[in-house]
Amino acid sequence: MAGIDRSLVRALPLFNKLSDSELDDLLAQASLRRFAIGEAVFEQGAAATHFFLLLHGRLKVTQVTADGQQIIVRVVHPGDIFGFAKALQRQDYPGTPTAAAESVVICWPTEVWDLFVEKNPHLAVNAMRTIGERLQEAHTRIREMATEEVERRVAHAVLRLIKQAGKIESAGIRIDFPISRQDIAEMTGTTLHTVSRILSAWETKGLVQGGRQKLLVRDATALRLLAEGSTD
Amino acid sequence: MAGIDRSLVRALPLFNKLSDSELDDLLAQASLRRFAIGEAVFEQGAAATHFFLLLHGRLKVTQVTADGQQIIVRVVHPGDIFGFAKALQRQDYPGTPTAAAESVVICWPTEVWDLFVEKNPHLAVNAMRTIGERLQEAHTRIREMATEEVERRVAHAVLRLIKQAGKIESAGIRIDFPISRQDIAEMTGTTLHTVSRILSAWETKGLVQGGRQKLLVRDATALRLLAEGSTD
DNA sequence: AGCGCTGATTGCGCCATCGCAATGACGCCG
DNA sequence: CGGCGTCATTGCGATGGCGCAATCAGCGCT
Repeated sequence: MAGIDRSLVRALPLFNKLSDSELDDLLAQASLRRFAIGEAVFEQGAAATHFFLLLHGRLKVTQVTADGQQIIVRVVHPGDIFGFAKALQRQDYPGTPTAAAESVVICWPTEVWDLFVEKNPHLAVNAMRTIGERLQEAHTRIREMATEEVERRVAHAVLRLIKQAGKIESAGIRIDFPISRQDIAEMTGTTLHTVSRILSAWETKGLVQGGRQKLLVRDATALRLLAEGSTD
Repeated sequence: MAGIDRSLVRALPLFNKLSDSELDDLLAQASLRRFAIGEAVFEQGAAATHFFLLLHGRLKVTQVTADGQQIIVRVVHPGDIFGFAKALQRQDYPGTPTAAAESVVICWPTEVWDLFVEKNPHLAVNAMRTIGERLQEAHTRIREMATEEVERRVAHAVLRLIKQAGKIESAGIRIDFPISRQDIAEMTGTTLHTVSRILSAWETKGLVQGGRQKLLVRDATALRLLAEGSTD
C-alpha cells in the first residue's frame, strides 16, 4: 500500500495543480485495489467508508429495484472519481459498481475527503462540476426515455459509449470493453430482446458489427442521424 | 432592491448559521423579483448570469427537446435554490423554470457565488448535498421509467408531489399548487390521455379526487401500495 | 480438441399505451 | 351573467415493444 507511484495519476487533470509532495501526501493515504471481471467495488446500500478513483479498466454502476429489476445507472471510465457519497452528505452508497473489465482503483477513506479538498480546492470545484455533469446527463436520459422510442434511445446510448470508450480501428470505432446486449438494454430501459433485434437490423444495414459482448460501429454518422433523426 | 428583509429568509436552514450582519451583506447583493403564472425566470440555453432562491410560490422546470417535446425535470419549492449553473462550471442554464403559481424569487449575480461560499462554507456543503439529492432523485426517476409501468410511475409522481407540496385538508392531502394532467404526464413520460384515464380510474376507486388543475389524495396509503405494489 | 456455459438471435402472440378526435366541464374575463 | 378559452374526459383503432421459449453461436476451460 505504501507508495502508489505518482506517475500513475500525474497525467490526470484532477491533480495537475498539485506539487509532487502534495500529491505524495494524498497518495500516502490511499490504497490500490484490483478487481476481476464481475467483482463489485462496493455494494448498494453499504455504509460509505471510502471514495475512489478508477485508474484502469471499466465499471458498470447498477441499481436494483425492490422487486429485483436491475438498471445500469452509468459507466465509470478511467480517471473518473466515484463513490463519493459522503461528500454529498449521504451515509450509504446509492449503487453498485461492478468491474466490466479487469480494473484498478485507488481508494481513500472518506475521512480524508475534507483534507483532500482543503489541500486542493481545485478538486472541490472539480467534484462539483463532475456531479453537475452527471446530473445533466441524468436529465438527458430522463428526457430521452420520456420522449424517444427505443431505437433512438439505443442509438444515443451507443453513441455515448463510443464517445467515452471508443477505440478507433480500421473498420470503425470499437467499444473498448466487454458489453452485452443485456447491458445496453439496462442502459436504455428496454429488454435484451428488443436491443438484439435493433442491433441485428443495424448490422443488416451495415451500421454496426456485433459479436459476443462486442460492438463495432461502422458508420457513426448514420447512427447519429438515427439518434437525432426527425420522423423517419 | 436595497433591503430585503432578513426575516424573509431567517427561517431557512440554509442561512441559520449566519449572523444578522453577514446575512444582511448577502442580501444587499440580491434583488427580489416577482413572477406571474406562466412567466419564466430564465430560459433554457441562456447565459447563466444569476442564481436564485425561491421564497414563495412554485416553479416547474422544463426542458425541451430538439423536436419540440417538453418534459418537466423537477419542481422547485419554496426554500430551494436553483439556477446555480455557474457553480457547476456551466455557462448556460440547462432548463426553463416557469411559475406554476405566483412566485417570489431572490436573485444574486453569479459573480457573488464565490463570496457567498466563502462567507458561508456551510452553504457550499449544502449546495453539494442539494445537487447530490437531485442526482439521486434523477436516478430514481430513470429507474422508475425503465422498469415500471405507467400507473406506478404516476403513483410515484403523485406521492412525491404530496410529500413536497402536500397540504392537509379534512378530506385528504391536497397538492398545493395548480397542476394539470399535462404536467403530470410530462413528469412521468407519458401522455395527457393516459394520465387522465388513470386518475379517472383512481377517482372511481376513491383514491383521489380530481378537478381542473387540482388534485386531492384521499387515500395515500392505497396509493403507496399501488406505487410499491408487487404484481397487482 | 471437445464440452459446456453464457450470451445472442428470432418467431409469435398479446397487451399496454399511444394518437387522434370529438365532446364536455370548469373558471376567468369582460 | 354569459361567452370563450383552456383543461379534462373518453372511445376507438393502431402498434410498438414485451414476454416466453426454443435454437444457435462464441469462448473459455479442462
